[in-house]
Amino acid sequence: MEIIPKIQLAVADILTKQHQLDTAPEAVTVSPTKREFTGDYTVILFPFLKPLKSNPNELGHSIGGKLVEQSWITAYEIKGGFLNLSLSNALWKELLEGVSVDARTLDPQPKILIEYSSPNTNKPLHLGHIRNILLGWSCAQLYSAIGYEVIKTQIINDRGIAICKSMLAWQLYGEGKTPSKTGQKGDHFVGDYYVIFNQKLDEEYRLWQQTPEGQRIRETQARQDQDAGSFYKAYANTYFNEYSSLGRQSKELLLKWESGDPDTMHLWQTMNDWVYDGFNATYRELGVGFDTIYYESQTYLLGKETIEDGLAREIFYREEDGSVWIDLEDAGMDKKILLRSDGTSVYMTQDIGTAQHRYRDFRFNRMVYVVGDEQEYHFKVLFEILKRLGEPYADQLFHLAYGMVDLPTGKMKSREGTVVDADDLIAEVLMEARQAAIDRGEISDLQPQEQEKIIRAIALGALKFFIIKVNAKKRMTFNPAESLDLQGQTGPYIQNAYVRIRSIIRKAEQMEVSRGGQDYELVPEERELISLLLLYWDTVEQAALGFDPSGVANFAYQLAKSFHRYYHDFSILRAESAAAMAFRLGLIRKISMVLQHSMLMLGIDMPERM
RNA sequence: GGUCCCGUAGCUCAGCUGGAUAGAGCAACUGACUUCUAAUCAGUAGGUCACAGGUUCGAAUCCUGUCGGGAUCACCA
Repeated sequence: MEIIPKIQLAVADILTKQHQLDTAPEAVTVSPTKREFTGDYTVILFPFLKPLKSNPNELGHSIGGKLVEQSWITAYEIKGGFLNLSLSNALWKELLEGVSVDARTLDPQPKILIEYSSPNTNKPLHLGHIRNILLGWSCAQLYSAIGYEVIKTQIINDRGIAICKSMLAWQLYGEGKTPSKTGQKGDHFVGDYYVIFNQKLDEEYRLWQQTPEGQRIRETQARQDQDAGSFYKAYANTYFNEYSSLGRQSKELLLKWESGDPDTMHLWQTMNDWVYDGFNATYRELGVGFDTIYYESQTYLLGKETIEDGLAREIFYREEDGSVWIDLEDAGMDKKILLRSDGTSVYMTQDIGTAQHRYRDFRFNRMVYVVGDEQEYHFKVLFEILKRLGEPYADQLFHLAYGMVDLPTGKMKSREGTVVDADDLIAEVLMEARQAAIDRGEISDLQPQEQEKIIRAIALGALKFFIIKVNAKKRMTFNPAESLDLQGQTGPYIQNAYVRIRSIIRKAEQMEVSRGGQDYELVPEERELISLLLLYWDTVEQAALGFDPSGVANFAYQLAKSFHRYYHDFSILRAESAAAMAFRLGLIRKISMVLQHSMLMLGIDMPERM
C-alpha cells in the first residue's frame, strides 16, 4: 500500500462526490508535512478554491471532516491553504511493515545494455573515469532493482595511432622491460611509454624548428601577427604527419597493424594485455565489473561494411577523393565523415559497428552510453545515423552525458600533468581511512584481514559517495582534501548510522525482547522516519529513469541524518516500555535495510562495525 | 558566430512534475561522551536563489531577454 496515492484517492473522492468537482487522484497534491507544523501529510487546497468558489477554511473543514470519519486519519488542521492530516498509529505500523528492499519485477522483463568506463589503452584510468564508472555501475544496480535485465559492458578503444605510439616508444626505448620485471602496474607501464613518446616527439620537433627547413616553413606560412611559439604550436599536427620521423614510424606501425603483420600484432596484443591487467586491478579495487566487453579492433569492420551498405542505399555519399559522408543538415546538424579518403574508419564508423554487434548479441530494449558531455554532439549524430540506417533500436538509445570533473585549481590537463590518477587516489583514501581507524581503535580487536575489509569499505565509501552525490549532468569540482573527509555529508556518515543499528541489533539478540504491545504511541520523529522510508522506491525509480543516482545518495544521507538524531534523542534498548522497544527495533531494522540497499545502489559496501 | 549546458551561503552541493519562513556539509564560534559506537548530536553566524521582465492564488523551479562561465561545431578519440 502506498500512502500518498491512498490520500489522493480519498481526497479526490470527496471532491467528486461531495462537491461535484470531478477530480483525478493525481491532481491532488500531497506531500509530507513540514517539520514545523503538526501533521503527517499535507493536502494543498489552493487549486480547488476557485472552481468551488470556496475558501481554505470552508473547504478544509469539509474535506478534513470527511477524512477523519475514516479510522486511519485521526486529526486534521488547516493552515493557510494547507490541510495537514495526521495518520493513526495502526496505519503507521502497517506502512512500516510494508517497507521492503526486494527488487521489483517486470513482465516481460526489459533488457538494458549499459556501456561505461570505455578507456583508451594508452593511459591509466583517472578521476574522470571514476565518475564514469560509478555512474555506470550505479545505473546498472538501479535498473536491476526496478526489474530490468542489465548487461554491463564497455567498448575498449584498443587500436589506432595512440597505442602505436606507446608500442613504438617501447620498441625504441624500452630495453625489453616488462611490467613484471619493473614491478609496475601494466596500464601505468604502457602509459609511461606514451608519455615518453610525446617527450621524444617534442624534442625532435624543437630540434627541427632550428633547421633551415623548419625556419623556412615558418617564414613562408606564419601569419604576420604570429610569433614563433604560437605558429609552431598550431603547426604541430602537420609536422607530425609530414616531417616527423617518430610520426612516420608510428604511422607505419599502424599500417602494419592494419595489414596484420604478425610481429606487430604480437607486440600490440602483449602491450594491450599489460594494460588490461592494470585496468582489471583498478576495477577490482573499485568493486565493479562487466558482463561482456567489446573491442574496437573487432567491431570496426562491421562498421565499415555498414557504411558500404548505406552507400549502396544512398543514405551516404562518396566525395571525389573517395571519402564517405552523410549530410545531416536537414536535421540541424552538419555533414559528417564516415570513412577517410584512404578508406580507414573513424570513431563514428566504429560506434556504428559496435551498436550493431551489440544488438545482434543481445536484442536489448534500451542501450545507454555513459560518456562525458563533451561528446554530446557525437552521440546526437550517431543516433541520427542509426535511425537513417533503419536500425530497429535507434529510438531506444540514450547518452548519459555527465559533466566533466574539475579540480579546485581548474581543469585536469594531461599535458600539464594535473590529471588525478585513479590508483593514486584510491591509495590515498585508503591511507586516510586506515589512519582514522587506528586513531579510533574501535576495530583493533579484529583480525587484520577483517580490519582491512572494513577500512576498504570506509575509504571507498567516502570516495564514491563524494562523487556520486553530485547530479550526474552537472560539472563538478573535486577537492581531493574534502574527498578524504570521513565526517559530515559523507559515505562513512551513512555507514556509521548502519553500524550503530547493527550494534544495537546484535545486543538485542542477546536480550529477552518481548514481542508485543500494539499500544505503542509513535513519536513525531518515528513518523518522520517511516515517511522517509516510504519515499525510497520512488527515489530509486526516479534515479533510474532519470539516469541520475545522486537522488539516491541524497536520500541515504537524509535517512541517516534523521536516524542519527533519533538515536541521540531516544534510547532503543532502554525504551520506556517493552512495546516501545519492540517497535523501535522493528523500525531501525527497516532503516538499516533501506540504508544498506540504497548504498548498494551506489556501489558502496556497509561494514558491520567501524 | 550556430547549438547545448550551467549560475543558490566564503567553499562544495541539495531543493522532485511550481506550494508554507530556500536547506545540508565544510570552514568559524559555543555546548553535549560513568548511558545502545562522539566517523555522532544540539546551537550561533552566514542568502538580492546572476540580473530584468512575464505567466500564476503562489516562481529558486515554467517562459522571454541580458550578463557571466563552460562544452561543442576535425579525414582526433
